[in-house]
Amino acid sequence: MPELPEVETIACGVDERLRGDRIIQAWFSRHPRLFKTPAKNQSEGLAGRTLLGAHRTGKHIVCELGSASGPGAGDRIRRASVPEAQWIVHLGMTGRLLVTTPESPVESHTHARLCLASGRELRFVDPRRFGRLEFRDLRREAGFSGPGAEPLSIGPEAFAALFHGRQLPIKAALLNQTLLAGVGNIYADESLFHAGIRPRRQAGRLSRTEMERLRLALREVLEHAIRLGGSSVSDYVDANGVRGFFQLEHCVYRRTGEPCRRCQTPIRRILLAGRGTHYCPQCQH
DNA sequence: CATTTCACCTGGTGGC
DNA sequence: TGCCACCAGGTGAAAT
Repeated sequence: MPELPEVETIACGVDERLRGDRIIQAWFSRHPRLFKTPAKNQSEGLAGRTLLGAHRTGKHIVCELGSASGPGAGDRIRRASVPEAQWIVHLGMTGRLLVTTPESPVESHTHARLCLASGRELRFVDPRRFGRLEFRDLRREAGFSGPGAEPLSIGPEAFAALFHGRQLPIKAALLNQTLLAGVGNIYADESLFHAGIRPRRQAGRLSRTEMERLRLALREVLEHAIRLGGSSVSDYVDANGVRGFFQLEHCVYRRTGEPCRRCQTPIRRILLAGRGTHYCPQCQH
């Protein structure tokens, strides 16, 4: 479900609402594939820790956690401000993070329930179970960082270098998380439309001008989508249960046969890299 | 190594 | 209403 703008919205929501709260205990479902760190280790690792903050890296939500010392520890305030662990959430295709209370009915496909000192509960719900949950003890392992570049901050040279010499279609390159982190199917199609580039063009054969058009289009599309709270294609909601509105601005994604917003030509759909791919045959070359 | 395909899952939609 | 085929915001392993 979620790409960079949706993940950014959710991570910010979690940060604003839960920063400073403490995890009393954590419960997890019994679907081992969901857990990059075994569920038992996650429960033990999370219990008692303060949530110092949450942010996004690529499509991952990273929760920074303080020490697990109990409320009686004398130096807990100083120590609590230094991250000692991380809880890393990837939402996969259908994952959601919800802030609720223990009393609110537990939906089916709920895989994590974090009971918080404030009396609230943070839940992870994921019907298709493509999501991943991971715990890192920073005293024993490095903090999370994906290999891909951040599309919002990458400069012209580095962006062009990503695609140099590559023969795969530009859309496949945009989706490759080890090149750029956070771009998914919606924003790949939308940014290629705004840059006027066909999705099947070979990545390494784009002109310098086209590369720069694409870099700027990608950044503008992502920033615009973040301002609108992301795209709600089916049931996506942020941590407050609020839907995004960027789907109203989609120019090509899931608009097969509908008139292009710029030239009225019907939007075309093809299959590329196994994904539905949408473009305007008139505006994109 | 670079690139493509497919399995992993459940649920919604639309045709018959 | 039921059944079925097809589609879906993502990845990572296996095949080519």
